Formats: sequence, structure tokens, C-alpha cells
Amino acid sequence: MVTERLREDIIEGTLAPGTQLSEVELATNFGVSRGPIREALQRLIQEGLLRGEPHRRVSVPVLTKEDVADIYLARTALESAAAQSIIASGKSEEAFEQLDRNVRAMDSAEAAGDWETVKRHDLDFHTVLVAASGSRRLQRMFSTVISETRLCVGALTAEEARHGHEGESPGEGTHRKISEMIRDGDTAGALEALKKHFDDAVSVLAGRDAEGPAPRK
Amino acid sequence: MVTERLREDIIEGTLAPGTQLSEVELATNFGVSRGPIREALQRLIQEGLLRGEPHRRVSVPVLTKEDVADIYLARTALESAAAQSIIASGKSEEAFEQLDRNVRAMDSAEAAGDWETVKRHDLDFHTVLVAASGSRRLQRMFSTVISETRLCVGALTAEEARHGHEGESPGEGTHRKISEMIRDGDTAGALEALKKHFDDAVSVLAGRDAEGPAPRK
DNA sequence: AGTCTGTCAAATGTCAACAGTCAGCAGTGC
DNA sequence: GCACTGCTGACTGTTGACATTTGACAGACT
Repeated sequence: MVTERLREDIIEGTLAPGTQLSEVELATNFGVSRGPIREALQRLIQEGLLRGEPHRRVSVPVLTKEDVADIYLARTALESAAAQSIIASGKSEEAFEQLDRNVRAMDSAEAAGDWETVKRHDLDFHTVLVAASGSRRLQRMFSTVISETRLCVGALTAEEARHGHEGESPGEGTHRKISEMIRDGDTAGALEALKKHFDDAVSVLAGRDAEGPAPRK
Repeated sequence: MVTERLREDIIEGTLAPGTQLSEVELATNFGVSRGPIREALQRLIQEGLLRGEPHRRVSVPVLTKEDVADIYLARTALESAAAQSIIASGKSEEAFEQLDRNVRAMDSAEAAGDWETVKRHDLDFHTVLVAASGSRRLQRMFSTVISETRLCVGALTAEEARHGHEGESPGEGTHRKISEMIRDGDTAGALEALKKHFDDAVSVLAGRDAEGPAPRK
């Protein structure tokens, strides 16, 4: 339970990237001992939400452009495999049903201008996609990279997202396209749509934070 | 360090699948307190080498046929992505060099009849493949599934492996084929070779342990 | 006889205290 | 003035003991 709260704090951005965390401080803040704190930290380290070296304070990672690209490379691998698996095992129909529900929710949220909800349903869409594959390993691995993704897009605003897409087709439509490709059993098409979706996302995320020439040391 | 020893014990098969582990027992056996033991156990649980529920003893998982198929589905996803990434970023040459070294080592070990060494180089080949992609996430995720793979093939003998391949082309050649496909930049060919390699492996592993009709309860 | 409940032992989750290690800083020598 | 050495402080890694929960066994009731 303490893991959850810490995870939220990291993802929500309450804990800025680069922040160094002290075990005793966290322990007093959460009102528990250092034991549970250590477990939570270790778990989050293995999820990639924290970086930690022996005898050194754990810290919230600062994600470079390379990290962002890497995260989306990993997501491409996982979600492509999930889509292939879904189509290959003939579960396209029920997968589409669940996915479409998310797509519609996303659309209505966008129409209402509720950007936070759009983001949530976006993430949910991809989570549902991987879950529909029924693969425990895929889901386990995905849960870690989706956390890192949330870390990336946590502070992303609607304007930034729109800015990256300037002139292009509206990015939101690609979710619908992906789900329809899966429904139709078009593996190659689904993979292509997924890849394009992720390439767009990377360009948006890399385009914004011109966070200077990362401190060399 | 205690994590390493426990991991080895699990993978080597010293701890039979289904065994229930007690924290205090492990602590006394290793000569350390329960703290480090808990950390090690938690780490191994997140690696998939142990199963654990709250207030319940952790246990070595018994891998069903579905689990084996799932592990190899995950490996297909990861290694396919690695191969694609290697070719796309033009690192085919140096990747081939490293891979070929492993292939040759495997061949010589097989000629010498040293099956354990063959298995080790087999696993190393795939580890090198993923490492050559340069993706930290891919490597991180792969390290967990390769551990589970070692759990699968731990007790696999040369006869069992040969039995599964009866009549087919020698399974070892596929490694060479994969590395050559990567060298030549043939993405589709590499993916196909990988998939075939894994399908063979699954059929071998599923074919052996006719572990009866898994206890229903 | 079968089932249910009360009790008990063992194991896990948690806590506070101890030992070991690293970063920063003052002081000294060149 | 600059670099090196020794020290101080804080933090992590580890330990042993305490509370809480689970699983099982024995006994009584239907």
C-alpha cells in the first residue's frame, strides 16, 4: 500500500525528477518504519521508476531523449507481440469490443476537453490491448514500461500534444485504426499502425523538453 | 550476493519446483538475518523465479505447458525487437561478430559432447543478441525471461533435445542462420528464423514432461 | 460419521537499534 | 595558493525482537 502511494507521487510529478530520497525521511513522512519503505523502494527500482546504487540514496530518474526512445521501443515490442497473439489465437472480436469501449471513452473525453481523462484512457487502451493477449509475461513486462510512460507523459499538456502533430492527421484516430485492424485480423496493418502511433508519440515527447545539453558530469 | 546464490539454487534445480521456502530457515542456512533474505525473495519474485502471496510462504513455481509457451512468446517479442533494432541502427556487423563467436563455441562444445556447455552458450547467444540492441529496457525485461528459461531447460538432457527434433534439420544450425540473417540485414528472414527456433524449442519442452493431467484442485 | 468451531503453533509483516560506508569539510603540509 | 589527509556527520545495510495473521488439529455438536 505504501508502494502505491509512492508510485503515485513519482508518476504524478509530486516528486520532481532528480530528487534524492532518504529512507528515514520517507519513513517519518509515511508514519511507518524503514522496513516497508525499503521494500517499496526496491520494488519501484525494479519497475524502473527509481534509480538506486549501493550505499547511495535512491533518486527519481531524469529521462533523456534516449530513454524515451527506448521506452517506446520496448512498448513497440510488447504491444506488437500482443496484437499478433490476439489475432493468432482468434480473440480479435472480444479484444475489439474492449478496445472500442476505450476508444469511445477517449473520444467523448476529448470532446469535453478533459485532457487528463483522455490521457488516462489512452494508457488504459494500451493496457487493455496487452491484457487481451492473455500473456502473463507480456502483462508483467508491460506494467513496468507503462509506468515509465506515465512518468514521461505525466506533465504533458494538450497544447504540447497538438503542437507535435501540427499538420498531421489527428493522433487520436490511430487508436481506432489499431483496434479495427485487430478486429479485421490484419496483422501487418495493426503492426504498422502501432509503429506509426509510437513514432508520433516519440517525436512529440522528444520535441518538447529542449532540456539543454544534459549535464555532462 | 545472497540473491545470486538463491537464484542459482532455484535455476540449477537444487530447489525442486513446488518447494515451499521459509524465511527463517533460509536465514539460518545462509547465516544472515531475515532482512536480506526478504529482499532477495522479493527480487526473485519480481523476476518470476518465485511465487509469493501476502502472509503465505513463497514457493518455487511449477511451470505448466502454458507457462512454457508464454515464456517463449515473450522471448519472441523481445528478441524479434532486438533483431529489428540491430538491423535498423546498422549495427549488424559487430552484432554478427559477437554472435558468431557464440555459434562457434556452441559447435565445438557439441562436437566435444559437452551438453551443459552447449546449453550455456545457447543462452549466451540470445543474451548477446538482446544486448547488441543496446536497449536497456529490452535487456532488463529479457534478463527475467531468460532466468525462467533456464528454469525450464535446467534439467533438459541431450537425448530429450534430440528426441524432439527427430527427423528435422539439426536444431543447432538455426543459431547460425539467425546470425547470418542479421549480418545480411534480412529483417523478415531473421524474424522467421527466430520464430521457427522458438517453436521448435516449445515443442521439445512441451513434448517431454508428460506430467500427467495437472492436479485439478 | 461428518461438519463445524475454538484453540494453538508457526510464519510473515513490522519495528527500533547497531554496525559499516560514503560524502563533505576543516586542517595541514608543500 | 593548492592538494592531500583525517575527521565528522548522515545514511544505508543488517540484526534481533515484537505484533498479526494464517493453517491445521482436536474436540464437540448435529
